[in-house]
Amino acid sequence: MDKKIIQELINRYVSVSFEVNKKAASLIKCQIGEDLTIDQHYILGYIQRSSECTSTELAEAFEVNKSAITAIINRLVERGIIQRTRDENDRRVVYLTLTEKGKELHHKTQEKVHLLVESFITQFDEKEITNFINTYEKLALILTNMKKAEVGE
Amino acid sequence: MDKKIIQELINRYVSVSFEVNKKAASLIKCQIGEDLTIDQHYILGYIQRSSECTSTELAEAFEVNKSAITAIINRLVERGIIQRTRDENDRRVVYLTLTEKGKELHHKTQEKVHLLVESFITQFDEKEITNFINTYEKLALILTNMKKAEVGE
DNA sequence: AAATATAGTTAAACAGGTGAATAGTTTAAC
DNA sequence: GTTAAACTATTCACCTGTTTAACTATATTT
Repeated sequence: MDKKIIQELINRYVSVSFEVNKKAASLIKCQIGEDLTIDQHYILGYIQRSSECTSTELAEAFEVNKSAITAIINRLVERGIIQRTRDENDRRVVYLTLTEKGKELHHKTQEKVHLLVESFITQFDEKEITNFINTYEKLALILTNMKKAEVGE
Repeated sequence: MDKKIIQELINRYVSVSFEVNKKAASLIKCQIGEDLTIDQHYILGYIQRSSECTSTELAEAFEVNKSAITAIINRLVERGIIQRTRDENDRRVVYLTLTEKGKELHHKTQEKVHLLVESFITQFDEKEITNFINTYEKLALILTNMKKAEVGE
């Protein structure tokens, strides 16, 4: 690729990804801000999808230290949204699950986020948005490999 | 578009955007974390590109309250990275500029971010990444309009 | 049995965020 | 020309999320 073209693509990528992130976060917050923060929403989603979720697993998935997870979980436990259960075989590990209240709350916020994403995805034609998401997923893969390479060094 | 296809696209979009954001933020932090936070880096970039930058302008661009900007600016002023200058005609407004030290620091972090983005962008063929960024920019436009519509309501 | 590793928590410190109150400075209205 | 309204920026109290280091408790290795 031509150097100039690459430089231009980099600049465009940096500014557009910044802009989309800010705008999307702001719109999501408008929708669910009274119930959950964005991070809390994603944490609940992860716990619900995972069968036996632990702090360590969350810390790896969200790429933060375990103590950051502890803090988030504490707030959600205090609000009666998730619960901790010790593993009887290995008493070090603690499984995290959503309470009934937590499930209802997450279902509600999930739906709002879904509708929001739907409202902009449907403004593209199918081919374009499918190509976009395909490339986006390739990018995710590339970043994962870069991350691994960095840790492996 | 078929409803099922839409649902699938939404799910893929939500998870891939989450993943890319986390991974990218984590990689950028590895590169510049000792000098600046990611937000600080973006703030400096914005100030440098803008001719007469004010708190209000930053607050709008970053979609946060002005008091959040004041806090960030205070930390950067304390470190001698940016400086405040009052407008002589309208003494309410304060212009923000980078000090020499700030310019050097931002140049350094800017370069690192650039190299990082280059290292993954060049793994795509030109046509694919150009299409991707084009659609990404359309998305930014759509989100901006949604934001406006929401505020206008 | 002792050393090592693992899972999770705690505490102090910091960055970033909100919302309400405030200070100071225009601008508009009367 | 004074008063009221609007605007720019800041401060304060409080919240969320993050890191690092120290610590508790339990398993595993040697």
